[in-house]
Amino acid sequence: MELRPALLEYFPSLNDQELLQEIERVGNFMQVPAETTMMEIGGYVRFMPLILKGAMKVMREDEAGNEVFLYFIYPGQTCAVTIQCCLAHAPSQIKAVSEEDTEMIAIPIDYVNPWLSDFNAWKSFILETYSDRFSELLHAIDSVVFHKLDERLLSYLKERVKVSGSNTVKGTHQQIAYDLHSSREVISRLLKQLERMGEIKLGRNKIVVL
DNA sequence: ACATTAATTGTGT
DNA sequence: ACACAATTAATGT
Repeated sequence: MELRPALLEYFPSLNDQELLQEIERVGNFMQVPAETTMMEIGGYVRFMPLILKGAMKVMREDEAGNEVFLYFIYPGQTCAVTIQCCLAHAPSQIKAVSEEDTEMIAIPIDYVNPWLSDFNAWKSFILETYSDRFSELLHAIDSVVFHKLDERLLSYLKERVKVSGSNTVKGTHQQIAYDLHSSREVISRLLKQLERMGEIKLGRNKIVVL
């Protein structure tokens, strides 16, 4: 079939003749226009997508319907959450929408599991997908923590200003870092950001809160 | 006043 | 996180 060139281009790690044959045998080539919801929270996944073109946007949704962006899935990738759903036989906890016109090969989930033991290339591919997504999620957590620290720092400064009666906090970045259980570099950078925002004025051994 | 040094802060990787 | 540059305060001469 003419799927094979596209597969090899974007999924070089799946280069195993038998596996490719199987993918061509059971996979369905799909084209979806942009803004198509492929998966809803609570829904059961019927297939695992191998993205060939375009991109999928993966997000979470809270009870109020507010959407939080998690990450994109690009050509050459598949959805780690789908793997999770397949293996655990659980409903989806995320929502996925095509960001652009997207082409993919849909693998019915019944094949995902057996292939793990049948094809080493498939197993490596799944593990790699997991690993990649995991680091990406760690990064996301980092930025969230970072943002919270930013708010914590400002209220910390305001608190100290309140206590001191003046508008100036005395001390080094290192000491503040220690108080907030962070590192000096992070505090320095956050303070610099706050200065740019006009919240504070930086000096040596002192911070003026505005 | 100037040079030297230590401490603090800034920045790239 | 680490390494290093840049800046600033402190000290001695």
